[in-house]
Amino acid sequence: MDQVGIDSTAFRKALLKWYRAEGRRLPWRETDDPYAILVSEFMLQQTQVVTAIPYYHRWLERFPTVEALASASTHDLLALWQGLGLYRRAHNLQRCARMVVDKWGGVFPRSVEGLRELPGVGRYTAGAVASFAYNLPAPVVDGNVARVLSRVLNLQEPIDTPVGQAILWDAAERIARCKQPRLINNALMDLGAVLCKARRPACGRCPVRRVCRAIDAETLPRKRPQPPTQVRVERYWWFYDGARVLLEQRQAAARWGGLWTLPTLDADAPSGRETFVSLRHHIMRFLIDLQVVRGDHASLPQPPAASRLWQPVARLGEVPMPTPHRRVIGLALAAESARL
DNA sequence: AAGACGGGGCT
DNA sequence: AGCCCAGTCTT
Repeated sequence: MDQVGIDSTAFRKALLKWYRAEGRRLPWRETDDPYAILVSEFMLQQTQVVTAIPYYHRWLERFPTVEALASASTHDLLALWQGLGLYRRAHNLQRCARMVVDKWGGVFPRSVEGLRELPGVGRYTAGAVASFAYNLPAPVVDGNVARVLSRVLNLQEPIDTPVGQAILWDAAERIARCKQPRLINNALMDLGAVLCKARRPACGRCPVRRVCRAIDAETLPRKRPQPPTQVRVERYWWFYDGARVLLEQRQAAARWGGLWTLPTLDADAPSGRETFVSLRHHIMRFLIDLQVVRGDHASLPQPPAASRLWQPVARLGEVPMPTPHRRVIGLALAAESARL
């Protein structure tokens, strides 16, 4: 029994036995290439495994090496990330590639401290690359591991606080301090994903049930109360000349940075026009009411501003766009057809 | 400590 | 209709 409150040796032994028999086979576990691992970890930030898998394959086919990614265009980058969300990840991933190429001659740092220098690489991602690519004894605490450890420890402290996080990272560090950190970290995540799930955990089949201190597993982990969802209205222009749609590129630092959307309609300006089509979608804790107002394309300056583009409807697929805008454009085109 | 950043899967 | 998910960075 160590400071974690559990017997780490027994925990690891039972966990690994289970993992060897029932662990998941995932594409990024077939490699020890730090670049491929890094790609997978960026995609998996706040993103479910099943969602990331097709993106991972497409990405490595298009950008098989760190050099290929470093020299890619922003357009190609975003075209491949389109639909995954949290687009800053794509920009940061390329900044990582450029840093590795320019600063370290194409060779990834071999330590957690070095990996942490990369943009968009926090404690979790650095630990993931270090353990998965190099088998270094670095801890990882993601949503799965946090859930598993909070239950094993019967942790009553909320996990989304500095105190809760410190306890989890301490525990993960002790557990990962062993001969097989790569396997242990993968096994911890798989236990969370396969058995120790958020709802209806399969405690009866759990390999570490004799070590686990959870009294009521399903009530863990505890979290601080979340603020309620806020409704927010956003309005955009619909300019359509019968064959082309006017798009606007988002500022790099803004939401959807670098992607193309319908032109924004200044929320303060009372247009007095009625909504042509609308769509509701969630972004984090906001419910966005996306309203589209039909404008007169003949009144627009020619040519359009540099950040704007008349895109042929038949080639909308070539332009990286956030999913809600792609959807609402479909609605608007249908509405145009209905007007005839 | 809180806010910003997306989208899709699951119950 | 909520809640959750292989998080990170800025303020």
